Amino acid sequence: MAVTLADVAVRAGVSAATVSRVLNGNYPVAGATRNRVLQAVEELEYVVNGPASALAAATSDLVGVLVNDIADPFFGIMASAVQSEIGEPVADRPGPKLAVVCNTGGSPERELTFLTLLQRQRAASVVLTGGALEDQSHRAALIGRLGRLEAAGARVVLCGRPPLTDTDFPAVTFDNRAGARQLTEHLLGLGHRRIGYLAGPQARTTTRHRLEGHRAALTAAGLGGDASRLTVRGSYDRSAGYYGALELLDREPGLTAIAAANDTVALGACAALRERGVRIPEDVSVTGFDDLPFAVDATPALTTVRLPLHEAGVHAGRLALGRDEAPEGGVLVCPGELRVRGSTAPPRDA
Amino acid sequence: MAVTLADVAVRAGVSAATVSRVLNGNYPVAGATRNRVLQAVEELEYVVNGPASALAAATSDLVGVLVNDIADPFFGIMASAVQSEIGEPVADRPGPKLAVVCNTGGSPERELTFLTLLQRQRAASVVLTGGALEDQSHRAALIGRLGRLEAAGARVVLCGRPPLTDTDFPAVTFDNRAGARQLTEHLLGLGHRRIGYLAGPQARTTTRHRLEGHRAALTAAGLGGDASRLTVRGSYDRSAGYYGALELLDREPGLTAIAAANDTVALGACAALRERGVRIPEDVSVTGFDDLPFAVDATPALTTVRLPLHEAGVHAGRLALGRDEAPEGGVLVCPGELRVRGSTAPPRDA
DNA sequence: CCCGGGACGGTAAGCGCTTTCTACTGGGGG
DNA sequence: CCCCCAGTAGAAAGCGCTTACCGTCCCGGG
Repeated sequence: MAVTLADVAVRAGVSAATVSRVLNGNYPVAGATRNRVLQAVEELEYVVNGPASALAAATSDLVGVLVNDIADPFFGIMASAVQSEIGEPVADRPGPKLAVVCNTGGSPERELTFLTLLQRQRAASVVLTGGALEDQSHRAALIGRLGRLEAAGARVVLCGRPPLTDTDFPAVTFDNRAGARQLTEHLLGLGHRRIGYLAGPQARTTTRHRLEGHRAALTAAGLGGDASRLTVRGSYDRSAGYYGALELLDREPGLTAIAAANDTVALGACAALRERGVRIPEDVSVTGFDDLPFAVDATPALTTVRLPLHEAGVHAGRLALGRDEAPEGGVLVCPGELRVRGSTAPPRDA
Repeated sequence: MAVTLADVAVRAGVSAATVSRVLNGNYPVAGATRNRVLQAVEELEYVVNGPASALAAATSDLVGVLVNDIADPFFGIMASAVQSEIGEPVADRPGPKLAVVCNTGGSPERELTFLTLLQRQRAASVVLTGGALEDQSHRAALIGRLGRLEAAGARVVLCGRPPLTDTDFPAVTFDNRAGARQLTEHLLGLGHRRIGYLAGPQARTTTRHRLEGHRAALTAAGLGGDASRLTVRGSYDRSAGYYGALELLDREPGLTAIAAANDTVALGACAALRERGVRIPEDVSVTGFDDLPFAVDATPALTTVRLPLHEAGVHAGRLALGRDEAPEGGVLVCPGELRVRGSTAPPRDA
C-alpha cells in the first residue's frame, strides 16, 4: 500500500541504504545518484515512516511541552514560542521537530502521566512550564521521571519555573519575587498603606514567590503586621479575583489598593470593584502580574509586571534542541519589568 | 540499556508475545499470567517503545492540531479542548493520544509542510482549525495532502472552518455570516447608519463570511451603498484595529459605530478611539466577534458574538478519535450567540 | 472412554528504516 | 607499474514490537 524506502530504491536503481543516506544527508553520496534518488522520491510522493526511523535510529523528532492549560495565554505564548523555535528547520542536521502539547491542568498526576507518555514516544526533549507544586513526594516522583527521561537521551528544560534543586536540568525562570516586590513598592511609593493581596493556589512556587515579594516590600516599609489578614487565596482565574476582591473589601473597608497574583485575577477584581461602585484607581488601585496582551486594554489599563514569556519560550526551545548551551549555573533568570499604567494612583487620603 | 519487552518477558517467565498481549489487552491472558507480567513491568519500570509499536502495528497515538497561532486564545481554547478530549484514556481500546500542535502562522506553505510531517509520524488524526485560505491552487494542494493522509489511515477533521467542497471530511464550523449579520443588525436597531467595518485579511473564508454577514445586514436596511467606502482591511490583530479605526475616522468623521472582525481588532479600535478622545459608546459604538475571555473585561465590556470554541474543540476531538459519528452531511454548524454589552448604545443623534 | 473445541501461550515472520562492515572503483605517489 | 586510500555503494543485521499461525491442555458431550 504505502510507498517505502525500498520502493524508492528500486525506482532509483540503488540500494535502500543509499536512499536513506540521501534523505539523511549524513554520508557522502555522489551528485548524480542523489539526484536520481530525489527524483524517485518526488515521483513516488514518498514520505518517510517516522516511527520506523525513530525505531532504527533510536531518536524521534517530538518535543513535549507541558503546560497547565494551553488556552491560557500565559502558557500559550510560551508554547507558541517553543513551537516556533523547534519547528524551524535549522541548518543543523535533524529536521524540524514537532511540539506535543500536554495540558496538565495543574494536576501532579497528569504531569507524571504525560511524562511517561512522552518517554514512551522517545521524545527528543521535554519542556516543563508553569509553577511547580511544592510537595515533597511529588517532587521526588517528578525528579525520578525526569531522570529516566534524561537517561533515555531526552533533554529536559524547565521554563517559567524555578530550577529543581539537586538536579541540573537547565531552567529559564522568572523573577517572581522581585517583580511582586516592585509592584508593591510602587503602591507604597504612591502612598498606599492598606494593600490587599489576592494570592494564587497553595503549594505552588509561583504563588509563594510572588507573595514573598509582596510581603518583603510591606515588611521593609514596616507594614508586615497586617499582611496575612489582607491576603486572600484563590486559583489563578478571574472568578478567584472577583470573589477575592469582595472578600477583601469586607475584611478591610479602608483598603486603598489590591495587588493580584496575576492579570487575570486582577481583572476579576476590577469587575468586582466596579460592581460595588468602587472607582479604579480613584478609590482603589489594582495591580496585576504577567502583562498578558489584554492587560493594556482593560480600562483603566492594568499596572503590572511584564514577563518575557515569548523570549523565555524561545530560549527554552533552543535549549531543548541543544542549540544553545545551558546558561552558567544552569539557570537563566528573566527579570520582570514594571509597567505602570492607569490602574494605580495615589490613594485619595494621601 | 533501556528495558525492552523481552526483558519483561524473561522476568515474568513468559514469551514476549504474552507481554505484548497483556499490555494491549486485546487477547485473552490468564489472570495469574497477567499479574506476573504486570509485576515484572512494575519492577523493571518498563515503558513501551512507542515508535516500535507504531511501526509494528502501523498506528500511532499522535493527533495533529493545526492552528494559526497557539498563543491566540481563539486557537488556544479550541486546541485545549481537543487536547483534553483526546488525552482522556477512554474505556475504548487505545490509550490516551497526544496532541501535536502546529503553528502555521496562517501560512499555506507551513500548513502543507506540517501535514507532511504529521503524515510522516503516521498521525492517527489531524484537526485543522482556523479560516481557510481561498486560493485554488492551495486548496488543491491541501486536498491532495489531506487525501493522502486519509489514505494512510488518518482521520481528518475540520474545526472552526468551513467544509472543503468536494471532500467529505467532517467539519465543525461556525456560522460567521449569521453572527456578523446579527451584530450589524443590532447596531442598525440601535439607530446607527454610518457603520465602519474593520475586516480581516483577504482571501480567508472567515474574513469573507463575516464581511458578507455585515453587508447583508446593511443591504437589507438599504445601506449597501456606503459599505465598501467604510470597510478597512487588516490582519486579525490589535494594531490592525488601531490603525484601521483611525483610518475609518478620517474617511468618515460622522461615523457612529465600528464593527470589527474580531475582539482583538475591536480592542485595538477602542484604544485608537480613546486616544482621539472619542467616547465609547456615547460617540461611537464598537462590536467585536468571538467573545474571547477578555472581551467582558474591556471597559466598556465588548458587545460581540460568542462562538462555542470549547464545545467545537471537544466535538472535533471526539470526531478525531472516531468516538462520535460524523454529523449528517458531515458538517456541524455552531451558531454564534449575540452578547450585548456596554460598548454599544444608540448614536447621539438618534 | 474418546474426541472436538475453547482457552492460552509460544514461535517466528515481519513492520520500514539505520548503520556498521565490506566491496569496488579510480587515481596518485612510491 | 603497483599499492593504497579516498570516495561510494551494497549487503545484512538488527531496532522493539505485533500478530498470524500453531501447539497444548483440559473440559464436556457423545
